[in-house]
Amino acid sequence: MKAIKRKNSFRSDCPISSALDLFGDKWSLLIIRDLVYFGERTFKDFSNAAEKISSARLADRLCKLDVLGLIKKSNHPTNKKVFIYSLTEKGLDLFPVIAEYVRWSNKYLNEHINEPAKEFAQNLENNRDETLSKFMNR
Amino acid sequence: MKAIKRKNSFRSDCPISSALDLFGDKWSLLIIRDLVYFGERTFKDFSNAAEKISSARLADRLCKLDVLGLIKKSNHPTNKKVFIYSLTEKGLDLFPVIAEYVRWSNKYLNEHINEPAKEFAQNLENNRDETLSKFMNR
DNA sequence: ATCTTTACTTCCAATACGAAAGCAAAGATA
DNA sequence: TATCTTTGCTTTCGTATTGGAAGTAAAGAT
Repeated sequence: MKAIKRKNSFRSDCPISSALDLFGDKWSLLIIRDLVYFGERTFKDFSNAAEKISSARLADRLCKLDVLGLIKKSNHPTNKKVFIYSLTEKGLDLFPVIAEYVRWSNKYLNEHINEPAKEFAQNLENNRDETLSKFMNR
Repeated sequence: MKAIKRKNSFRSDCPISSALDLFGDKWSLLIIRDLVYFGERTFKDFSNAAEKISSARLADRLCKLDVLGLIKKSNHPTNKKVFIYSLTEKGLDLFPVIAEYVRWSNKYLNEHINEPAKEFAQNLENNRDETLSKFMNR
């Protein structure tokens, strides 16, 4: 329930380093990714993602992202032991960052990445604005 | 001269996690940032950046980025003890990723970031394509 | 009444990191 | 030519972060 303490000072007033100071770890953007793609996720859903985050790390990251206001936690409508995580606007607005990672990886890591991602990258290449808004307006 | 070993397997075939597996640490993108902005940098130049990377970490990251083909190392024209680092096309092509971090931070971390970055974010907002190509075509 | 599932927490060994000091080679200075 | 300084690292070491396995409490299912 509590994220382990982080030194909460920014390394500088650079927007890139500050963003990395907040969610520049190996997991945060993948949690955002799942939420962009699926809309809502439970703790277990995240645990089942291909990258196999440990439950300790997942709990910690969900807490941090919640504190940062990038995601929000709500109750399941019928099951009291399940919680639903979803994106805030602030979190959803990281989607363009994610999209650029996809574009880059599609270009330089092509043989390592899955088909759906390649299709998405192609759509991005063809019509960036439309592809982005398709995900961001829903 | 040698980067400490990294497990060189990707966590999954997701383009985002793969990109993060390669340069998803706290420093790599900041090195790329400096190179996008200044074109060329020496070890000492990087050391002098506001974020104060330690020399051990810097040496390690420069090596990794070189191995990944994101940057290249060359000799100084007259001074034999100085090396010049610059971006490859593959590295420069991370600029759109960086630009999206800037856009996001400008929107949500506004009070923490410096003026030049705000101006850049404004330009991006007004005319993304032109602003990007201004940096990428030179 | 008992078994299972969910969302965590706890613990610990391995890894990564930051800060400081050290170092060799090249260049500058006297 | 001898010494001082600069540059680009490497080494060391204490601390922080991470991954993996196991444990737990509460809720739900059987």
